[in-house]
Amino acid sequence: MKPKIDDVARLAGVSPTTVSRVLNDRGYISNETKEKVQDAMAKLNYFPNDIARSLYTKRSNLLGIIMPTTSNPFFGELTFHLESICASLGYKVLLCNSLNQKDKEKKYLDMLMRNQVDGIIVGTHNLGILNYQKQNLAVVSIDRYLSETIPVVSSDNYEGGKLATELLVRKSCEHIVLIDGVKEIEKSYLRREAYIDTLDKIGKTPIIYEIPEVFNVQSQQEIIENIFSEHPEVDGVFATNDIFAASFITAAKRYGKKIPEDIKVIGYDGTETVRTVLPDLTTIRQPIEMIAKEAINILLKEIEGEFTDPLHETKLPISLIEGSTT
Amino acid sequence: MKPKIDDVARLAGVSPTTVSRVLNDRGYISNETKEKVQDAMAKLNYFPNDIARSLYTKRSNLLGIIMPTTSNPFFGELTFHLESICASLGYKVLLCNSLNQKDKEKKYLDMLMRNQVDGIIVGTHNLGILNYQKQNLAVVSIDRYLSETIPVVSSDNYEGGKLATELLVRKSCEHIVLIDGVKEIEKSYLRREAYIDTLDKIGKTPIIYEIPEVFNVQSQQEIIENIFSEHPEVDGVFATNDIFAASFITAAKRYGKKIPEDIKVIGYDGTETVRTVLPDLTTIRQPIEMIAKEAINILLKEIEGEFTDPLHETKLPISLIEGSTT
DNA sequence: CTGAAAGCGCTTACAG
DNA sequence: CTGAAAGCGCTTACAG
Repeated sequence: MKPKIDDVARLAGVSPTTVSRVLNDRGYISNETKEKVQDAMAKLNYFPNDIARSLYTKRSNLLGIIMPTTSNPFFGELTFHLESICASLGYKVLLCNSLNQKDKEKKYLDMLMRNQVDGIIVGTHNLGILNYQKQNLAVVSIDRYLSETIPVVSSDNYEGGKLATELLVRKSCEHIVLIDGVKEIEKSYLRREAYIDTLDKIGKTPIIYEIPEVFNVQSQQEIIENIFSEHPEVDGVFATNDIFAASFITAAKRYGKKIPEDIKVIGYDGTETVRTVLPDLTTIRQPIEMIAKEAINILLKEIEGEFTDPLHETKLPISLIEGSTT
Repeated sequence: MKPKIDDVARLAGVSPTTVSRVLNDRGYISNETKEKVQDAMAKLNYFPNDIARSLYTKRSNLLGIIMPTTSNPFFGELTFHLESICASLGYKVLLCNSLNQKDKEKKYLDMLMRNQVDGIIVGTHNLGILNYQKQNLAVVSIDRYLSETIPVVSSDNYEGGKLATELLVRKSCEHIVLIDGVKEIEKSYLRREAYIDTLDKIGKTPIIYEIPEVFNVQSQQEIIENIFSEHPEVDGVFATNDIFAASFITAAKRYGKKIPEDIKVIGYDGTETVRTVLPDLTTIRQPIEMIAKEAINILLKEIEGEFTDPLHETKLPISLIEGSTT
């Protein structure tokens, strides 16, 4: 059916070896034979079979990307940048949306192993899973501490949390609430830590609301509404992502609160999407493209075996974008 | 390095054939040998090599997904659903972000062919490219007419455009502007057609603004600002996606226009993200998950060779979500 | 119920 | 400058 290297060889009147040579531009071949082969390939509309190739070379040029979900703008944009950079470097991307579910992550991981990926980029937050089978598999994590041997690329979460909280303090907020994801074991929740530390320094008590999953709009709303009954005095909100911030603003409006007059709100992430759809939102912008670049950079070094520091952690700079919600 | 089937066979004291049998649960094997083999696999932490497998079976179980960019919430969510469904069916996804650039699409297409994908899902809009090499490759398109032989899955764009325009008319808008993407050759711009037809019916003249690329925020803003100088009488806007709608609302605020009092605005798509971040926006919601399901459904039929109607076109129902911008 | 052999479509030493 | 042969890690008729 599909033409293979033998078909090309026969048509060009050379050996399969020679065809392979012109395919890979390897060893010496006369221009004459080269042209004959190329003509034959064009005539047959020949495509080399990368599967056969990687079986021999043991290099798939395949990278796995495990994200919670590309539905979320942060991960959607991150995935876009990761894939684009991979493509420009000749790597192909196997996409996995784990929804942060442990069983799915495990399945995906198995799948990626079976498919002989050269490396994996993880943006998901389950722990321990990676360890037991990390048999010389190159892995890089984005924003999550997964294990001692996996390098982490993130933006400066502590600094971001500090900037956000300090802004609210500077704007004279007296009762600053943090809306965060659920605190997991072993994870360094730096944004939250910075919030706590900053309030501590001026003798204020943290008020923290945890939202179980970014991806369930219902429960998100309910928890946020609790803020108004439990802490009606709230006049400042730091949400650790823009989606939480937007949800809070929606709820606040329903409760007749004016933003920023009654309550000041700052989010986190600063994705293109949210900055276009809700340009008023004050937020801490993460350098998403830079994070993607750095993650791939490190992963490729691991793949090439150049990487030696397993405790490596990269912190990229964030920036404050002031809108009109503060 | 990595254990292979021979290693498992040796440790279990059987032939590679037998190992393959328990791997694929195929043919008769005694429970005893089965257990021996499974023990050996566990002991060696063996993962079958899917690359070798698909070289023989000529089935990669790989699907290509070509989208403009997962940064855009519509395509981000679509990609999430597509990939999730694929995973649940045992298919793996090779992700491609083409940014609608012809050269990139061509490269991605070549890559997918070389990787022996079983099929391709296309959400990108370049034409003609697919034809010349569509040698029995299963393809399904989402929302774009690509060629006569490629089935299209979309929501009911004409009905959506009609609903949107009629709503504005019903709300007594006199000067309704359409903000749309650039009109391409050969493409049936049904949302636009519905807008034109609906205005026609009541004797109004269409006013259309075209925005070259969804993905360039700068030029988007400039073109939208032109509306206010060229058509200051505008009191209704139908944007063919929510991002355009949001951009217009931002610009309108800057020009001191009140939404919906001065100008009513309706968008299109109704993604989870935009409905969370900007819940006030009136929009036409596309059934994204259903689109994904149907596309995969059709693609799998093509792959199985069951598909016979190349002119196939699926139109899924849309729904109007009224917020407070109309 | 189990195994030896051939083959999937490539690539790469090794000869010449 | 070019080719024959072996092998990448599997699977599958075909025997037994």
